[in-house]
Amino acid sequence: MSRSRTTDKSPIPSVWTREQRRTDQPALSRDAIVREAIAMLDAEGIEALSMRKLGARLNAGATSLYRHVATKDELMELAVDEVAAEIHVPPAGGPDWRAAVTEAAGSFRTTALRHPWLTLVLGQAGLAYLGPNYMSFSERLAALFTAAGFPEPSRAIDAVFSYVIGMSTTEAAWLTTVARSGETESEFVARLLPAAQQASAGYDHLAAAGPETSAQAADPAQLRDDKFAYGLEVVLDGLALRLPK
Amino acid sequence: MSRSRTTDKSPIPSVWTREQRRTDQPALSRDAIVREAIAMLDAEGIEALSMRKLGARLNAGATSLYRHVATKDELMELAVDEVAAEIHVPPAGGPDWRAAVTEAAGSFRTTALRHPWLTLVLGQAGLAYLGPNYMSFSERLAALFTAAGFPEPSRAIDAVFSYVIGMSTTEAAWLTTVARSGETESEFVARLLPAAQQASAGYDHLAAAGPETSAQAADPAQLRDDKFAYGLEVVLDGLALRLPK
DNA sequence: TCCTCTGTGCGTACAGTGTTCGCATCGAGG
DNA sequence: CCTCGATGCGAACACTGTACGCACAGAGGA
Repeated sequence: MSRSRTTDKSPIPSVWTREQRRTDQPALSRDAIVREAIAMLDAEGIEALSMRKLGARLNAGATSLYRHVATKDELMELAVDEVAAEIHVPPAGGPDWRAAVTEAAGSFRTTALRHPWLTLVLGQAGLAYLGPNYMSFSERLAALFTAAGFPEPSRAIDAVFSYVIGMSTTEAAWLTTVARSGETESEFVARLLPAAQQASAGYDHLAAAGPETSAQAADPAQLRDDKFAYGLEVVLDGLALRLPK
Repeated sequence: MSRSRTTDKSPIPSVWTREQRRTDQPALSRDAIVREAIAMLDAEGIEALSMRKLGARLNAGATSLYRHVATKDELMELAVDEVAAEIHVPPAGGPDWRAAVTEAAGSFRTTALRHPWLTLVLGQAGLAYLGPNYMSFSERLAALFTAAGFPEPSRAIDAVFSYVIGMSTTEAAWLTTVARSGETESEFVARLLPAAQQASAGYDHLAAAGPETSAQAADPAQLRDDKFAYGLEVVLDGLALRLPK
């Protein structure tokens, strides 16, 4: 479709027949590239993103992107930091630190589930290089936990957010699997139920402990919300014991 | 090296000059393939594993592997399950459930750090398909938590192991970065320290809360052990509150 | 008006990937 | 001895990320 402009096979190359540079179309820029990459990642998953496809969506050649981004890995880091801006952390010093931390944890989770590739990249890059948005996220967390009175705020943060990251990673992977099936979560669960029960047939405690009853399978998203909230309360209870009083 | 046998350029192809099938060498089998894949993953990291390289290490062509393994993804699932057998879970019903859970959690962590690609694959596949070793790991956990007296063992397990997975993922990513640098962890930390301090310059609480002091950088592995143990105690304290008494 | 310089787009090419297909060969069973 | 199913594998396909060098646009100076 419509190669951009110059090297066209038009019979008489002329300044007049030549298309203008499309200044109305958002120019190829680092920001535009990152934005479009995020859109692609959200819509089609992490393994569907290739430099060629991304270039095509921006009406550009694949290699043009390298003028604005050193490498695909760097692009992924930029995408992660862009998305980190969506995480909301309440201001420090409020009256209820538990509510504030719950809000921050929940915001991280919903962001991670909105962009299921996030946790994958985090697990790969390991926060080696920190973008400004991620830094300020960490800073606001540190402020929050310090104001709450924790003597070792970084340890408390690590405890809470290791839990949050672990749960979000598992949930994101699950949602990705569901999305690939093309069904809704409820449909997928319903179809999976017999197989799951059969798989845990020989395992007494698994079968007894598992929440795989068709009654509870009605609203899987609610179930996940509850599970997340439960574990978070556990961690916060444990932390509260360490708050000097 | 030494292509296996038949289509050789030896002058006179003959049954006698032809190499015997190396029956002493472990034949190409599903188990041998999985074992060698794990060795490669451990030694060179997840992105260094390709079917061609793996075939070469087994003195086989790349496509031969597909006789024993449907796809590379399936091979990764097999590798994950193989490694899951290394996780130790104490028998249920012991006198000290906290010690038992601590043991299981620590065993998961050391396994994840011994095979830093584990958490990556877990985050990708999302435990969609469960191998026998992973199943029996889950079963033993369920037995442990049920015997400990938790009314909702699966929720307790999720709480603890979300934390364990989250922390292990972060640590594994960090260790991978360190390994790529070719330095020891201490050297890497020492070299990174000024950059880290400069990065958190404008962030008051981060700078105050960060453990980036050269004194503590002496033994980073010990620091990580402590951090993991601290968070685990937090979670277990929170869980203990929920134990009917 | 021309001439240079810098920044940008991109066609081509390279080395590598996972996987399919069909052929060659093997060991075992009738 | 002959057949048959299982196994190994070379060639090929459709991709991938990225290096390189050319073509061109616009800006600034002469």
